Amino acid sequence: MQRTILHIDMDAFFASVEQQANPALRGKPVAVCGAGARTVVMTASYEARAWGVRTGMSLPEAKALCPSLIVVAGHHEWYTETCRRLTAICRDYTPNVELFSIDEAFLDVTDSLLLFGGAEAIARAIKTRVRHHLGLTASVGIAPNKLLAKLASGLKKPDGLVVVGPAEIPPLMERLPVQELCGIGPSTARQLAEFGITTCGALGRAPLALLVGRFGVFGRRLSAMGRGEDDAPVRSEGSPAAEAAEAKSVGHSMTLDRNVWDQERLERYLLELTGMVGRRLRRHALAGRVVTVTLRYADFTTFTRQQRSGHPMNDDGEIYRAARAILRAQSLTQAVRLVGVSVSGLVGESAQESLFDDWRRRRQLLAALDAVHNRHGDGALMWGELLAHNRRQGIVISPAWRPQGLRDYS
DNA sequence: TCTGGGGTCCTAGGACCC
DNA sequence: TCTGGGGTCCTAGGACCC
Repeated sequence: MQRTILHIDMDAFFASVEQQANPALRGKPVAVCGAGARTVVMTASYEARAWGVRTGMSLPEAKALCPSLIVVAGHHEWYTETCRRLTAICRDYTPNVELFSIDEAFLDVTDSLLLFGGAEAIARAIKTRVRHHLGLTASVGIAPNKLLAKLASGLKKPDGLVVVGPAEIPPLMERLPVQELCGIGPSTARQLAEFGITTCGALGRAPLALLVGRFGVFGRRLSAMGRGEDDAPVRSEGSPAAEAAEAKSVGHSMTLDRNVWDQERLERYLLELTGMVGRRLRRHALAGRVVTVTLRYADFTTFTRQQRSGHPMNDDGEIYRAARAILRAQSLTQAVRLVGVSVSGLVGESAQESLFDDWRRRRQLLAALDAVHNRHGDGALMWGELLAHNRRQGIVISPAWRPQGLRDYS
């Protein structure tokens, strides 16, 4: 059965939302960035892109390219709200909506085509409503699968609408560079080039044995991708595919304003991070057995160390002690620029219940603290240790944030 | 005042067990 | 008078995505 998949991709999402909210920014080169001293460009407006400003650039680099650049610290809650409204619009056309990130969604409209007069009619209706109700533009791709729908939405940005029908697939793939496909990054592209494979056409025709020999199971997938084949389902909320894809880990990390070698200061950052992780775990009634600490040295060398506990944890204090033990076991060879903590090996929270009074009192304390955080936002409360040093990292926005499920920590 | 932060998946090698 | 073979779990690292 031939499917019809839409991929909706908001154009320069964060920057466009800022321009919509603040008319003084419209028509200007705008870069949305994070909070810290070493933040990077998260989204550049199309005016800024004309100057060469790109996602991931440091601010000095972006400013050098575009002296008139307006740098804006992002408003996480605006993007969240806009995403919710976009989702609601999409759900008017099918319940099969998968939010791929805060500004992208896949829709399986196979069963909605007759009702709404075809895929293009649905795409145009969504684009029109996004423009009128959100004041934003979206690019839409229509194709028989997610791989091609995502490819198609990127072909005519901004404000594009591209249909890839079955007959158009072979000519489209023939000359398409392999790295244009979602899932083929710089490393895979380089390795394919060593075999003389630079286009999807060549990839699709390459001997399967060659690809499997080099890439293992991924080789099979690469071969199919080269021919534009993809049978991944749209994972709408509540669908069997989505149920099978439960969260595997919850974590936070931060790049420090300045490199730090001092053990006590690093432990204070760990305290802050473990608090953020613990709150998010409890919010989703999860607990995990494995605590992982990530450290990045001044020269960008990055490594992780993990510790497994006998029981699942979501208490800030327990996670902190595990993370601190990991840190103390390291003999640092350089100053540190990034610290991260994540918890994996997740299970439902009830798995760690206990009848001890101490445990119950501790849960009550955490619940009370969580309630204050929920009402007043992250940062309303701090452990005395952090307060004493007056440190507070701003809430960071991330394009990978998802409005449902685990990543809902707004 | 070079280089963010949130994830997932895969693989290689070693430990351990029978 | 030397070195099995398989399976599983665990850890660390890397590729990739937005």
